[in-house]
Amino acid sequence: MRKWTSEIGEEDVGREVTLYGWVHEVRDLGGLVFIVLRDREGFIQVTLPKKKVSQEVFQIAKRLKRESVIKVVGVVKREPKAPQGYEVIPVSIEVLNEAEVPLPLEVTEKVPAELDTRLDHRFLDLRKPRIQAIFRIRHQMLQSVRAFLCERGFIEVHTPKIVSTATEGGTELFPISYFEKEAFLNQSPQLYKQILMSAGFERVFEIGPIFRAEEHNTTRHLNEAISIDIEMSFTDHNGVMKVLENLIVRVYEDVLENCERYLEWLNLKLEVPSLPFERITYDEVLEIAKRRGEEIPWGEDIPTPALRILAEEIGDVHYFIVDWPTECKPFYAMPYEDKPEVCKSFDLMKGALELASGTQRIHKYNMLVESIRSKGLNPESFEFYLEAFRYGMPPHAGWGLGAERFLMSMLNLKNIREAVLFPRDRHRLLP
RNA sequence: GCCCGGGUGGUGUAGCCCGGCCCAUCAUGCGGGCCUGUCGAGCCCGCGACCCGGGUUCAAAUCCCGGCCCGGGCGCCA
Repeated sequence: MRKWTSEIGEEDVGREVTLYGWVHEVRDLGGLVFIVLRDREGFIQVTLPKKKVSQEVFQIAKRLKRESVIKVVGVVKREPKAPQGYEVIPVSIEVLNEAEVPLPLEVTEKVPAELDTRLDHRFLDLRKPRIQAIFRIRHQMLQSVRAFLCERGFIEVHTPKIVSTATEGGTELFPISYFEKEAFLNQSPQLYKQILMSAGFERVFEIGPIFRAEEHNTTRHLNEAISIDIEMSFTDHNGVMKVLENLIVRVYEDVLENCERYLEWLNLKLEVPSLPFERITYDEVLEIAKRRGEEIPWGEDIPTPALRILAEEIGDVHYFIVDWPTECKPFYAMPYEDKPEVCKSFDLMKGALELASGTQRIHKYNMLVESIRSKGLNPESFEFYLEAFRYGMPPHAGWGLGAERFLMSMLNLKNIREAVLFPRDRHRLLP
């Protein structure tokens, strides 16, 4: 019966097991050959003392090429000298598929490879346990997000990724041809999840791709990313901020509990952030920046250098920047009644990295039309969206959290591309 | 998009500033050999590279121009 390397234990001693995997390394000492077999769960040492295995198997072992796929049937032996405490003495070794040489990069990581080289040969790069761990934790992150939101009555939905026109304005869209019409890849589920509030779902979430045609070239931007979005009726920005901070904590807790091995592969110590996250107002951010010699005119977005200063002051922790100027947030952001130049909005930060942003939304039709106009956009092109506001739209709020940014910040990845299997950036369309 | 830095064997690098001593360094890898407890195995022998095009010069990996590609920073954003 097939076992994963991680499953080999005391109960297997003296028994025959079947292992499938890749030849990670071969160490040939002449009369003694060690094969390090790797599968998705880890490693096991396959040991061939010349006099204790058949000559046929011994010769196969000596000729193995790294990264070939093999099937090993053998007897488990308790062995303190073996790295895992157990080793397998093979009865047979079958080469299921021989790998070519030389390899485009080293899975053993004896020699580092540049990110670009790694991404060109991503399938090989992903064989490294350290890299594999990122995606095992990503899986846990998404599982936790789903569980957390479902427990709170959120309904998972999918909104269209092919859209007819301008969503929020601002960012560049990828144009595509949709039969005889012009269409675009959606930059965000924003408008649709709001329509679903009018549809009466009250709480929805979506985990799906977003597309941005920005020609940015940084370590924290992608042209295709996964966005974790929620929208919630009968609440305000404070309500959804609470959901967000609790969600973040939940993911950290679950990863800590269920991904111990992968955190080890990454050599990472994770600390669950404490609640509640600090709330800092936009005005306070400007003051801190000013004190450090970085003057930002009120009403402008906070530039990256100022965010770095902020991170130095506050630390590499989670915090919210709240109460942004209405002018630097999208048209759907709800202004404060008594101070309309400021809106009920927030960004969730970790250090200098923006993880999420959200707002209470404008739910009144006339106010929304006016807001769209004030941003220089044409309400007519939003008719499909605006109609939902005329026949009973509840007050609502929501946010969007970048899945890759979240993962990147949690695992301390230096480049967001590390958090994606096959990243799409300004220049990369393959693989 | 703007600014800066860079492209040397399969991989990662040294050399470039100050042209010749470079038919190019080191490691890993690959091929071969020795070796019964390796675990970054060790030892011996061998293999393999200056991004492309043009220019300067007696002489270019090295200097200049153009192109392509890559990295970082910024803007913008999640």
